[in-house]
Amino acid sequence: MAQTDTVTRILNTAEVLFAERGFAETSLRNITSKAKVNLAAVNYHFGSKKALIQAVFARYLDPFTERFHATLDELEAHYEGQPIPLEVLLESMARTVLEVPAERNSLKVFMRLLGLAYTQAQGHLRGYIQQQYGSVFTRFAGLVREATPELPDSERFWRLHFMLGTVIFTLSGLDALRDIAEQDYGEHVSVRELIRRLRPVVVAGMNAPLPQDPQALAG
Amino acid sequence: MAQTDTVTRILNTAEVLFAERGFAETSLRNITSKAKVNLAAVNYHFGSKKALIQAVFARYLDPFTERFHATLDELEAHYEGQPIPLEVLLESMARTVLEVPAERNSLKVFMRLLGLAYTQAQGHLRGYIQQQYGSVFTRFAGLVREATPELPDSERFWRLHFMLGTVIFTLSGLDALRDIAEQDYGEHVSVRELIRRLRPVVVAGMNAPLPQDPQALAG
DNA sequence: CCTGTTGGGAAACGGTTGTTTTAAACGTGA
DNA sequence: TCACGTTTAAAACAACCGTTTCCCAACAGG
Repeated sequence: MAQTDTVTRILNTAEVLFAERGFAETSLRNITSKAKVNLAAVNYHFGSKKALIQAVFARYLDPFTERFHATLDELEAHYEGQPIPLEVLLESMARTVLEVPAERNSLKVFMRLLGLAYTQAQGHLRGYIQQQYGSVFTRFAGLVREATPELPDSERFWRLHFMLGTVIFTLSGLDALRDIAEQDYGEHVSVRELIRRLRPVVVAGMNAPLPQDPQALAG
Repeated sequence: MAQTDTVTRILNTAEVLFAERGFAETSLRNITSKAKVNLAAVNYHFGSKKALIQAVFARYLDPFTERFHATLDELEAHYEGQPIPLEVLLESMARTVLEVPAERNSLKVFMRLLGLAYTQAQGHLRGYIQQQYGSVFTRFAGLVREATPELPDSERFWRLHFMLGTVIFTLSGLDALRDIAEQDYGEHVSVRELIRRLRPVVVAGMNAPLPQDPQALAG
């Protein structure tokens, strides 16, 4: 009981502080004092601050990838080789993203961490995530390809990242946006409400007409 | 010649390093050594690191807001009170965004800084930008409102931020994405090429059908 | 020539960072 | 009981941080 308690208390505190302030702005002394564990415990259990950061991500991404693979297995079995509709794919991904963090913490923290991983320099993180969890994305992209045969490969690649940007950016900067929305419209939006709003926009973006004049502006 | 030289050399170096690594990860010693100026010069000319960061943003945003206001003036004069089409508004904004940084540095740096301003904690930055440059966005949002009278106010607010997220996220994480795209498809995309691809996606997202089932998932 | 201002150069300031070390406790299983 | 892994406490480490201070060079107007 002692071991897991200290380790998970470090992880629980670290992920919140990281999400709030970023990695560089959060010191190990911040974490350990708020978690009420010894300063040396971090280096004892994780080895370094860098490893702590990766452990925080692993605790979210490991269950996510596992569950998402299982979901895709079910979908592929159900559709028996026929292309899975785009809406079904996007819906499944959204559901999995919503399920996993709900078991422990808020979705907001997870999204904020994802946004930080993209934005914050922290070169090691991008490499770690891409190498560790790139396979799920590749598999998902392959299924999206079957669902949208009319899209050129490169166009689909970019649109997927456009939509990824929409979701991560919105949900990771959610607090700031929520403040503005609240003072402008007095309405308080929940994460699920936001996802409901996101869905038609994402689908429409993926199904948008191809860009015109391919060569006039190229270069 | 001596004063301006030191000041602009600090600004030029700082904006590049900030964009590459973020604010907290970039020390004044990094900046001054690479800019080949004295360490004390930053505090002498700008007062503090915080003020330096704001000065970096001001150098981009001041010309942008000025030019964008002028562009909107022209549009309003040309359309004589009639609503300006959404495509024209988006196109004008894109053109202004493209013009301003081209005079000095790459668009990539500008977008990366914008993304950082959103993401990075640095509480003072969001407040500074919103207070200093919020009026242009408000004016733009008002024109978009006239162009999309069928959208509820809150829906339009969120969709504008969705699209903002798409653009900022894509263009600020451009280097990482470009690497992946290059190794996957061997094609090297330019910023203008990306904007050409972004346009139909953004327009389709703004014109997406309204979300269904408004109350079933609310809360 | 003197004086006051301005900018640059170098060093030092106090403080915080991640990490390591030492030591002493604690609980658990052999 | 002994040994082991875990945890805490406290201290120190070297490195780096933003900021400040002191001093000199350049140059201005009197």
